[in-house]
Amino acid sequence: MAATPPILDEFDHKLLELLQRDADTTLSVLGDAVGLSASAVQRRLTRYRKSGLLRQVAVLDPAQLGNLTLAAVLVTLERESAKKHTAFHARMRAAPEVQQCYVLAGDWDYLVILATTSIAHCREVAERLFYDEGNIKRYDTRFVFDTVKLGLQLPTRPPPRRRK
Amino acid sequence: MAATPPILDEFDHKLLELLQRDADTTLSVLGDAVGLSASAVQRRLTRYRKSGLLRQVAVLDPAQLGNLTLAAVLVTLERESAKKHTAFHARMRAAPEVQQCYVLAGDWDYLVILATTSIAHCREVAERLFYDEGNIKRYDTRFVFDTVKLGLQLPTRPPPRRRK
DNA sequence: TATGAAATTCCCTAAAC
DNA sequence: GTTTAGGGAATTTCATA
Repeated sequence: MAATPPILDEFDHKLLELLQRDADTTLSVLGDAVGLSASAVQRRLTRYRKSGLLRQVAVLDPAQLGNLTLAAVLVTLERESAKKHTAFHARMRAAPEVQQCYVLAGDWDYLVILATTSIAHCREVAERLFYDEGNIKRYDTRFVFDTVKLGLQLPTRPPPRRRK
Repeated sequence: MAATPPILDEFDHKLLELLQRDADTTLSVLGDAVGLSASAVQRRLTRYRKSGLLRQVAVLDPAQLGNLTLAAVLVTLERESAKKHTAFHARMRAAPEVQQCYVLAGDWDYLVILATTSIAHCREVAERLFYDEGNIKRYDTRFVFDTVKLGLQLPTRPPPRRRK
């Protein structure tokens, strides 16, 4: 069961926006920014973390890592039971080379972002994940030449109305 | 100019792997995990941060946010000068709805991940980013039904050899 | 129930070695 | 690289609206 959808107030929206940009900000700085005491901010962060809404991760700069091969892979499964999809999901989540995996609308079932250390490594992983398993109908690998922007920032509320 | 590529030792690889999974780990816990004192770990983290290799961000769970519309957009520009691409890059980096933007090999120039609050919002953003500008040849929007896996974990070294 | 301020604990940071 | 010492931040307690 999914946790009950949290109701976010104005403080939450602002805090989550700031944290998504820099998770190192101190509680007192966050408090000053949103107009709350450090204690109040701390309690909210604890709540986010306990509910699983928020986690903190380190993001590396791909440009500073040698031997990095990124690829976007489009995947379509054979028409099968939902069981097969569940197994596919588990496989994606378990593979360390799978950065992201999305269920898509349209003629491709999945978009998978792979992070590997070489083209050979990428091929090996793709064959293991998308070929050896019998229920994949087709997959298409698009190599990434360059990363223009990298983040996971999500909007927590509708954008402000813009004048026409 | 890019910074000179850092040479990473075994400690660095382990630390970066741990931090990409949980950036909240304390210095002493990290030290215990890799066999180093907390101070030594602290100096390394400072080095990563100063070089721009590492930054810390909060990641939100998309499943817990109402009104979230994710989309993968494939984009191809008109055959134009590199200038146009530079302008496109700047536009992608400046737009808060653009989560990620990759330069692709193949028949599509770019893959753009959009995070918006509704289909209407997504359409508005896509038209602003990919339609109003004259140098876009075509773009194809694939809506995301579900997020199976979400992260930005990168490998910092080749994988261990696996037995056949 | 959530707040802000004070007290405590713990961690980060910068020394010295 | 380690150990040490000091300041600062995170966390808890408590009184309050």
